[in-house]
Amino acid sequence: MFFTQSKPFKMADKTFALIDCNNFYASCERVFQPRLENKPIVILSNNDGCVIARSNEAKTLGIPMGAPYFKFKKIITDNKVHVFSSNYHLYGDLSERIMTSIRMLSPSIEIYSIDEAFLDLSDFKHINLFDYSSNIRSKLKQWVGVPVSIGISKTKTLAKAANIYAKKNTISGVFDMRDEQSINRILNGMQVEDIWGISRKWGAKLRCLGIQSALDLKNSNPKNIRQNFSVVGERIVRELRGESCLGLNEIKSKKNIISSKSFGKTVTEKREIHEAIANYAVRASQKMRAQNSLTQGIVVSLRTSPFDKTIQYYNQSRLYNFSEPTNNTSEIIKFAKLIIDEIFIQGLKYKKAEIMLTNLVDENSYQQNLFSYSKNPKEKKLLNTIDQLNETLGKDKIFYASQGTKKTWTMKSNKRSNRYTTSWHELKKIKL
DNA sequence: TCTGGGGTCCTAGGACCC
DNA sequence: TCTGGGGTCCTAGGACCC
Repeated sequence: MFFTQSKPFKMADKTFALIDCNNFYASCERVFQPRLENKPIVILSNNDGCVIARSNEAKTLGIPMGAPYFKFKKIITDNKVHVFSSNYHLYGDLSERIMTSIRMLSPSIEIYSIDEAFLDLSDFKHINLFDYSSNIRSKLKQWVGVPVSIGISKTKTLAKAANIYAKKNTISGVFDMRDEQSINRILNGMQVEDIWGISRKWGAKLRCLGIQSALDLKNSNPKNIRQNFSVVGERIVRELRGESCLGLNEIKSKKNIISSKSFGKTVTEKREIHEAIANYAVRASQKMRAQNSLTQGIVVSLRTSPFDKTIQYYNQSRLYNFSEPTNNTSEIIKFAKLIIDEIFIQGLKYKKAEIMLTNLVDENSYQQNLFSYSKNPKEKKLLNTIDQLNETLGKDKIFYASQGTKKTWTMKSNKRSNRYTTSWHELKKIKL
């Protein structure tokens, strides 16, 4: 729609801001443990496998993103780095508080990820956007306790770049990059891989074409870029030139929902994998019902460890399409287990299983097929009741028999902090 | 010993139709 | 009997993101 030949009228200039939490997971830990201010912190992935978030102090020590924990254990202990297992209950809850707060302060917001939100400020050009953003920033710090940076510019891609600059090079934490001069100056000092949408791989390819900096990319010919990098690449160039190609997506419901976890140990028994996939199916189904969707199909996959060179790598998945979209957990579990029966090979050491609910549709407006039958109304009531009980009484208070009770395959999480804001038993205690 | 989980979008190619 | 060309839809796989 943005690439039509003729343009009957010029599109109005847009203005976007990107709010990005600084070292989000590390900052969440600090909210409840202020003594960790200015101390190095790392947060580990599920199973305490690798480093997925670092405080600035930890970055300075040279601990890279995604580094396997065991390989950096020495640097971590030598420098007294504080180590945490992922605590998604805490991060998710603080994220919700941040997004709710932003919504109170600004009308058009797109929640882009757990720690980022875009604002459309096109109608706010008459006010001082630096002051406007600085106010949002200080309110978020005061209300939730998490520091953020804010970048402002003419397109989402430029706002991203402005945000990176704000984070690294300003004390205010806010940077307004709307005039052509500052756009060129900042892009000139930026590596092409630091642009949103340009990976390492694409960066290397661009460098072969003589494009090194973000400014080089801005000044390149969009049509040539399209030949090597498809419409996605062309769109990036146009966005860098200030032509807004990506709008704000205010309401987003997920089109796919995945539950996928590595096991805490290698698993060889089919019974254990059935149990695990049933648990993942329950989790994914809950998420699906929470956004009022039905799923049209499931993809289940099972794999061994890709890192174990002593065994043959095995990775299989199968799609099953339901005859009628469903949100019924027991039906989903049933077919997930049947797929496992198909792809399970006796004798292999499995490391990970996954279920994806795919092609989700809205439960109130989906295409019924010719032979649709009306669903038993009791079924919906039962599912809602289970969801509500588990939400108020705690996770898995009511569970399906196939989820099992031993959960020998479950993941490791030895260094998790308390779920301060979502569990009554883990509230912060204060000595008076 | 130990290497995350959850998403979106685009393209190529096959199946199928007229 | 001969067999073209144009089109849509679907899926798998590959790219990217946080």
